[in-house]
Amino acid sequence: MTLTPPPQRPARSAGRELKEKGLFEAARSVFAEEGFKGATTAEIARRAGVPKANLHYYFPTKEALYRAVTEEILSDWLAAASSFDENDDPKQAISTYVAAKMDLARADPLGSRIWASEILRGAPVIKDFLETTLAEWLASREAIMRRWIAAGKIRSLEPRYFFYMIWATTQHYADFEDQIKALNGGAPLSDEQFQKAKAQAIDAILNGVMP
Amino acid sequence: MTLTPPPQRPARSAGRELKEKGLFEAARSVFAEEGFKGATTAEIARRAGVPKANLHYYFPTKEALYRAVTEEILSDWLAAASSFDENDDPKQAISTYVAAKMDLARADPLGSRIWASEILRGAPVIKDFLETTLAEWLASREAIMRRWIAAGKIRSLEPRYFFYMIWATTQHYADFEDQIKALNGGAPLSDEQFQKAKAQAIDAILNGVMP
DNA sequence: GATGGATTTGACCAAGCGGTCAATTCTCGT
DNA sequence: ACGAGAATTGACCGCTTGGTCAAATCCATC
Repeated sequence: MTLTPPPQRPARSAGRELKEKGLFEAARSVFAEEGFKGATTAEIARRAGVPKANLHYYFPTKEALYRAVTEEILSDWLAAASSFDENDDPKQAISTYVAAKMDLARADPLGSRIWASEILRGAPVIKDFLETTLAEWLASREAIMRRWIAAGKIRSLEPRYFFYMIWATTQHYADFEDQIKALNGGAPLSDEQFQKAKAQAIDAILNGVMP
Repeated sequence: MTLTPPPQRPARSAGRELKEKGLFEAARSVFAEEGFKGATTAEIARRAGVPKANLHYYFPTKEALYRAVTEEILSDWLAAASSFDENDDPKQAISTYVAAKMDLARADPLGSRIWASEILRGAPVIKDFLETTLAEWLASREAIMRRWIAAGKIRSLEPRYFFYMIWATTQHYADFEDQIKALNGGAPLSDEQFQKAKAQAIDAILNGVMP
């Protein structure tokens, strides 16, 4: 999550961690709103309440800060993905996974938006992750689903397009939040509305795959 | 699609149209890759093969060019949306609409990406469209779906979250094309793969809603 | 309270940005 | 062939950008 801190000194002071965290969160919000190119170090420093030169003391370059932010996002993504494995029953595994992805989109919309923005610009930073870790995750879960298909537990389909639908639907609530807001009279989805959307997403996805 | 050209002269020469088109297409590709803020007029001019000063002769500002690009995208979106109305049978209407959206994502991924990037940055330019035209379109189609629900033709659900799933799933193939490519061994989906994905999307969405 | 590294910050810089402008060239009706 | 408006473009401008730097300050240890 954090890269090597500027100089030596293995033991990190509490004050340092705090300041890094402040810059880190400010960077998340600016990157999510403006994308990598659109984000400015001046704006990140302003939101963190420190002079710009101080930002460059903790993170040598804008890209180093961006990489630190993306690393955390990938780690959160994998954590949510693990919920798919905790169940052997397709109905349970799928609904748990979709629920976890919906909750992640609700809890950390910024992370989802930074991911989306990174893909839109050609994924220069996370391309390696996509081609290795994510591809392996997908391949192994495709294998699981093919076993379910062979056992007649779910309908016959191409697993990867099924996952694309799950990712698209769940992340939509984070990435297109401003559009959803505009279509909801200007207000974000209330907790009740979101719970309804979540239940319906689980339901629709399950009905699309169960025999 | 095009704003008022620089000076007077109501009749437009063919050469002018051609050059505007070149700049317009170059702008689409740069805006799709870099977003509004990240795009530079110099890069747009470079791809169009004209000096930067010439770009500003045809489009006074970067924002004017961006607005011209977005207007065409909204018009394409509405054209695809009209396919929902040409059928009174839910199964036909929904599958036709999903097919149209999938085809649009395939034929014009740049448009979808510019839309996504515009939403991510808070939709400053198309907010008005979202709150008026799109909201009205959604409201009227929600009414249609509620009638289908009342008639027992489709399952009971909240229509707007159903549309979100359709938009998310179909646009995913344009917006996340680079991720899909990375998960496909580095190659974009072939026509056969895409047809399979399209058929499966229609199938899954239909199965999620039919009784 | 002296020392030395960690931290802070205003001032600064080269590069890139959107946009302007005046000088030039092209085009076409007469 | 010539005049006038359309189109072209190199040079330029003020501003913002990511990043640097040296001087100042803080602070734990002795």
